[in-house]
Amino acid sequence: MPTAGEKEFVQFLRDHGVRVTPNRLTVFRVMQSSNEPLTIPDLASRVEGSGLNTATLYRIMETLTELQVVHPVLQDHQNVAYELLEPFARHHDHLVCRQCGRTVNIYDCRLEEALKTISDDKGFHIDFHQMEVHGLCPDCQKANATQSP
Amino acid sequence: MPTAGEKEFVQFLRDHGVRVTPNRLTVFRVMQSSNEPLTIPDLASRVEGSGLNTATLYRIMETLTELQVVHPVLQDHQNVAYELLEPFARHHDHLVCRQCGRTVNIYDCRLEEALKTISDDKGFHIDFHQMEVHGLCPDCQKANATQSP
DNA sequence: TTCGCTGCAAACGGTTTGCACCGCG
DNA sequence: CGCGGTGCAAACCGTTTGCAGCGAA
Repeated sequence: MPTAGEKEFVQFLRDHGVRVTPNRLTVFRVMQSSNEPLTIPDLASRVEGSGLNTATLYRIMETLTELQVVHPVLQDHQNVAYELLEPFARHHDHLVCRQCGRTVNIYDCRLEEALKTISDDKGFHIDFHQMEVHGLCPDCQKANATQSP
Repeated sequence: MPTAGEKEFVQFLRDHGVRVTPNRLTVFRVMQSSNEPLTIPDLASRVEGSGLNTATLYRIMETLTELQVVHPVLQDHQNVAYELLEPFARHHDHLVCRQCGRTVNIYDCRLEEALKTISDDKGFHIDFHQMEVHGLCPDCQKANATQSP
């Protein structure tokens, strides 16, 4: 199933009684064109020239979070970054490397299956989940092996 | 397996060339006595009277994060809170009920197993993971079934 | 025409930093 | 003793807020 696009976003805003403005469309486009979470400074640098004010950016992200169009995630152990949620982006989990700090997305249904098995046993009804795996990525493992054998 | 205590913490610090100080022990005790993540203000209020300065608290949490004794998690979509990691606390995931709002800890090794399989495929070395499942707990499901059959 | 949205700039407060003193190893 | 750790207070800067003008519906 493809993810919802700008057209659906516009409709979504209208359905929720939120006005469709150029600024909100700009932010949505930037979010959708990125395949990694973006911080406020990230967003600010990518909308330069559009005249979008920082204060407005904060307000837009707050609105989109309340509407559950995006959700905040912790980046580099200290910065908050935003990521699109379903149906505007495909669900995935994160692998965060403790050394290079990069985040790799995992699209793996086996995790969902395991989760479903467990939740069935416990009688939980799952809406959605969010997972972050911390560790060492293949590249950094190689780098370490070369430097200190 | 029981979790490591203060004795192991002291040894851990020594092994990593980090000095054992009263402040660090105080923070560790507070963290271990809490069964939920604590923010800096949370910690500050719980160490009042010990003379522990806020700036020092920030520095201690930074150190403990680097040592992976604790890790930061996002709370209420905006505040950073800290949680003890293994072996100083038993690993668990969270189920947050959308109705009653309660958080239930999940201790289930099958999830770990699934995760290990996936990470092996990707060549990722896992340190730890953190998961938050949102859904409906058994109690609320029953309550709903009774109220609106 | 209305009222939500935005730009601007000042205010705010959580976090960081410099420095001298303390005390663990 | 040496140097890492700490308290203190000022500086910093990301974030919030008040307000007037704009523009989506």
